[in-house]
Amino acid sequence: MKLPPSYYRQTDVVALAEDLLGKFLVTNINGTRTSGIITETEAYAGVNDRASHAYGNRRTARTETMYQNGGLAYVYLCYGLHHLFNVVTNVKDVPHAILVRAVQPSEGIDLMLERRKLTTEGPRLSGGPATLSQALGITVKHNKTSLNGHVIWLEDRGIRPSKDQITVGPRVGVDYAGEDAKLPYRFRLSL
DNA sequence: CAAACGATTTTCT
DNA sequence: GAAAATCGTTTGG
Repeated sequence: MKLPPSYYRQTDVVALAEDLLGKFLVTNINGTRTSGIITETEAYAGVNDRASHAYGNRRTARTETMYQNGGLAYVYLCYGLHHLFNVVTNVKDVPHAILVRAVQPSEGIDLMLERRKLTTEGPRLSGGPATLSQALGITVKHNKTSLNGHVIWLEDRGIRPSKDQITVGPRVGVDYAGEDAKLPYRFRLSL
C-alpha cells in the first residue's frame, strides 16, 4: 500500500506527477492520522526548468532538499506565510520535485477542519497547495522528512484514474518562467 | 548588510 | 476583481 522508495526514484517527473493523481497523502503528526486523495499536481523538472527553484543547477540551503535522493518531502515557505508541500523525485543530484496542489479530504476531517479554522467541508479545506498543507499539519519543519517514515507518506489504495478524468494544462503562478510557464506540467483529477 | 521577491489565500469593495 | 497579509531566501552592493 505505502509507496516504496523505488517509486520516487523514477526519472520521468512529468509522468510521475500524473501518476500521483489518485494516490493518498497521509500524515500522522501528533498521533492522529489525516489523509486526502491527491487531485492536483505540478511537475518541476530540474535544472532546465525556469519555473523550478533549482533552475540552472542552483544549489542553496533551501534547494538542497531537491538534490537529495527521491522520497523526501520538500516543504518551503511561500509569500512569507504559506507552507507548500512537494515530493522529491529522481536520484541524488537530480533536483526534480512535484508540487501537490490539492487533495480531497479522506481521514481525520474533524482535525483538518480544526487546523483550518473552518466548520464545514468545501474547496477551502484542502483545495489549494497552501491549504492542504495546513489541513494535514505539514509545515516547513517537515522539510527533508522521509516519505518512507511514519509522519508523512503516500499510499496506493487502488484508485486508477481513467484518462478522461485527468485534465492537463500549464502551471499556476509561474509567469516569471517565460516559455517554460506554458509547459503542460499541471495535472488535475476529477473524481 | 539592505532590498526585492515570491510554485498563495483571504478579505474587502 | 483588487489588494493586503507577511517573512525566509536570495541577490546585489
